[in-house]
Amino acid sequence: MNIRTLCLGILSFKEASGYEIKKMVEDGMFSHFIDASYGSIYPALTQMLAEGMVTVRAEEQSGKPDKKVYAITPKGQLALGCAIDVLPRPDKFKSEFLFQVLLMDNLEHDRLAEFYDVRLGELKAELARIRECCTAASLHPGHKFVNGYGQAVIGAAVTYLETMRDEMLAPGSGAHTEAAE
Amino acid sequence: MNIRTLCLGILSFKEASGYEIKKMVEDGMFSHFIDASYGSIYPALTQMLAEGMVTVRAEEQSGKPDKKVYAITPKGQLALGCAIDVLPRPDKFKSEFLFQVLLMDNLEHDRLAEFYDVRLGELKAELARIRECCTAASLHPGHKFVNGYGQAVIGAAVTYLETMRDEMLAPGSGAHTEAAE
DNA sequence: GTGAACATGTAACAAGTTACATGATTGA
DNA sequence: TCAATCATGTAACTTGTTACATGTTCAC
Repeated sequence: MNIRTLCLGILSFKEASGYEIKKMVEDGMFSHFIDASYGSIYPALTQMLAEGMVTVRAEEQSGKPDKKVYAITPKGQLALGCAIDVLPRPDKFKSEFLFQVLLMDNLEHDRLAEFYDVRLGELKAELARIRECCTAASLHPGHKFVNGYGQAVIGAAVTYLETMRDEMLAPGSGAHTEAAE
Repeated sequence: MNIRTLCLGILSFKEASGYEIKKMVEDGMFSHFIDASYGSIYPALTQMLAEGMVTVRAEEQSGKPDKKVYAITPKGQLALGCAIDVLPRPDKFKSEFLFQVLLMDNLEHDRLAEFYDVRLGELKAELARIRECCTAASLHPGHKFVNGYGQAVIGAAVTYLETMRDEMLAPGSGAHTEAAE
């Protein structure tokens, strides 16, 4: 799925500016399974405007620069429908953290502990954020499902990291501790 | 983390050919959190050979073309150590499936059901595969941890999809069923 | 005899990110 | 006054993927 489809999907819920789309992807409902930068959103919007997939409306704001609010058109709805109607590619998960844990023999114990706790903190923060989203996330079944999915999966990760913490970070479990034996 | 580091990391466990590295990334211990294609592995290996990070040994094979078995050098170990010693970037998860569920109003019920069950099947298969890995996965704490992480997270996803299946796929829960009311 | 698995490699291409450019307002 | 937030946009750059090129053996 490309950025164009992502923008159309978001606009199908609610008209928004490029800036707002980025914000939604960054800290909203979409944050835990989608990514997009300004450098991809703005060109996509401009392009789709030329193709009649979306319309713009300049919204004046005191002080701040004008906001360009985009809305999806029937043509855009159609394109969205087509893009959505194909079997999704398998989910993709990438983790440098897990790679580093795998290679823990090459890492000092304290360093591993640091990375471990940073990661655990990130996961907890992410869990807290999507839990908040949920409160606001209305009754829409799609929203509820996606939110619940995030909570289930990230919750499982947090639980796992917490239960394994002692075992993994106990002195004597990794390399660089040969002296202890 | 780039492909070079990935190759070094794998070679730090065991010497291997480019083809074998790909296989490990594809169906081994690494499969659920890393990706790499031949088009990135082979050039990385060639490059690192020129830089003295790895060595090669041509292994003759009856029939099949010679296998080029790479092994990590002390210089490569050092480079790996440095690459590993930086705070990992946050994990990244991408899901077209969740995006489609979010947009379920734009999708026919049967289509959603199809995607749902395909995804559930993929997750179950993945879970089964990493469970098998575990059996062989020795006692190395890093391996055990990563394998357990995968099982915890994917297991949670499977459980979630299974418990939500009826609710999500029941007729009358989505769009395109307005006629039923 | 046809396709899959083994095995290596390259070049064109896709897609999106980073960094830059600009500029006002607001809060610390 | 310095950083952050709001706001849009472009161009160079990274990174890796896809598709192609080549060739053998084994199983169905």
